[in-house]
Amino acid sequence: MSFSITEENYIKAIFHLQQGEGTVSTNELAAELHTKAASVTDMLKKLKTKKLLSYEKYKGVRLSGEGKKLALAIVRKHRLWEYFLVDTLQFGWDEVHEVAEELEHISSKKLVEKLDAFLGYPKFDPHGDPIPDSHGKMAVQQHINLIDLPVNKPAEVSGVGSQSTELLELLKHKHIGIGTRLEIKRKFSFDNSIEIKLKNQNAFTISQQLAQALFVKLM
Amino acid sequence: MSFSITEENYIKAIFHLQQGEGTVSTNELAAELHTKAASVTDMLKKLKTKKLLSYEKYKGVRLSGEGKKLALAIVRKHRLWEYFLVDTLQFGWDEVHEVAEELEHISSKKLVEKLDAFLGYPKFDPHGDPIPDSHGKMAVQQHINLIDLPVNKPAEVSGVGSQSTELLELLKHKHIGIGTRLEIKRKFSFDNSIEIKLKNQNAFTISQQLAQALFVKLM
DNA sequence: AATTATTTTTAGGTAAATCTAAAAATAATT
DNA sequence: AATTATTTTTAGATTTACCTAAAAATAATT
Ligand SMILES: [Mn+2]
Ligand SMILES: [Mn+2]
Ligand SMILES: [Mn+2]
Ligand SMILES: [Mn+2]
Repeated sequence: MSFSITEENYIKAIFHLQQGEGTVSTNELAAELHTKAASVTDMLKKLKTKKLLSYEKYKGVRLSGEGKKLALAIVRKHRLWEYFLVDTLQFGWDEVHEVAEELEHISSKKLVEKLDAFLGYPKFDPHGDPIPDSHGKMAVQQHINLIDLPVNKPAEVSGVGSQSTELLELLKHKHIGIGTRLEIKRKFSFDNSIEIKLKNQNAFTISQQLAQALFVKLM
Repeated sequence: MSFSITEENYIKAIFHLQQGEGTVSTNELAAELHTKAASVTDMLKKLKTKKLLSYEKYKGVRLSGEGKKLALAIVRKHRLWEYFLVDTLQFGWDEVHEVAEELEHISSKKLVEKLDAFLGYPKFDPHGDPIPDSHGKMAVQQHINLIDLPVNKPAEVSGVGSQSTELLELLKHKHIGIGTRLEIKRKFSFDNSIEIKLKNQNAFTISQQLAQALFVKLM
């Protein structure tokens, strides 16, 4: 069975929204996909008949086994292409997401496997997100939110919480990327801003919003 | 302005059919695109309002300057991706066309330019067809049809006349590819078959149909 | 030149994916 | 518990890209 680009985008969005137990609501999906709730309802009915998800009206939606499998295949392609764009073609890590949104829908199975082999079976994409292998398995990241990092504990940036151009542009300006070493010097409870110090640099303050968008692992 | 995948496929098909002077007919296009004449008429009206072509009813169609520019951009992407698949990912030259049919619609301009640079600005794709550069210029091939090659003139295969799996499978079996050196030993007028001899191999006979699907350049 | 065959266009309709507006169900407040 | 607010679904349209069948234009034969 094959699926349209639109259907694939719905499956991927549900996959990203259904963290853990809960069910995904129609409105959440509408927001994520920049569409209207009525359109989402239509598509959920259709994807249900294709057995990609379980859905009862007014009760929200969850992916089926088949749905998860498809979602992982799309995420795998997205992240492999991002890795290719940064590693092979020298794109900046902040300019690959949109391109990968298109490339993730290229259907050739053989292409994905050959690309993976060419890249050397990378485990993480340029934003620190794990790349599912050909069986859908991916490394579990034990990284924590920067906001929860204790003061004076050396850590390394390992992921970002969003792919927005705005965030990535800010990180570029502050010279923060995946792999950047830093530690927290102070936390200010007034606005939850924190003072961080990058390795071999002066300390500076970043906002709560920025700290929450960064993930780090202890060293 | 941006165009749908369907629109791009129409523009590319017209480009390939309008060799030289003539105008392209509705039926030719319908055959090429595996669709019906009525659908073609609908689309031609639409593409005319977008100024990609000139079209008067019952008179056939030709691309405008804008249309040619778009067609060359698509052909460029198609052939660069084919080169990438064969050269970088080790695909066989007979298995890349379908994949490139999808990849040619990826929109990022930057991606094309970076890919071109990564590949070393190749001039010809794996089937011997010239790759347009970023300005739409491409090398003129002075290759001739194998059927027109004089007897006992050493030549080198430089192109194929079709991308069909059937043809490429036959060529693979006969160990003929781009760059293969050969010469014609005899021509049989009964069925227009020709006897060819590959470098360092015994001679064998090939059909008129196969000879017409091969292009060679003299050495 | 008239007839016949072929090509091309028009007319009308379908399916996918979207939308707005109204109705129905569920959740939150008083 | 009743009212109000929010979420979600249905109803009905729209757009794109198709299709079939019939009409119109052009080309080929007699
Ligand atoms: Mn991404
Ligand atoms: Mn990513
Ligand atoms: Mn091709
Ligand atoms: Mn080619």
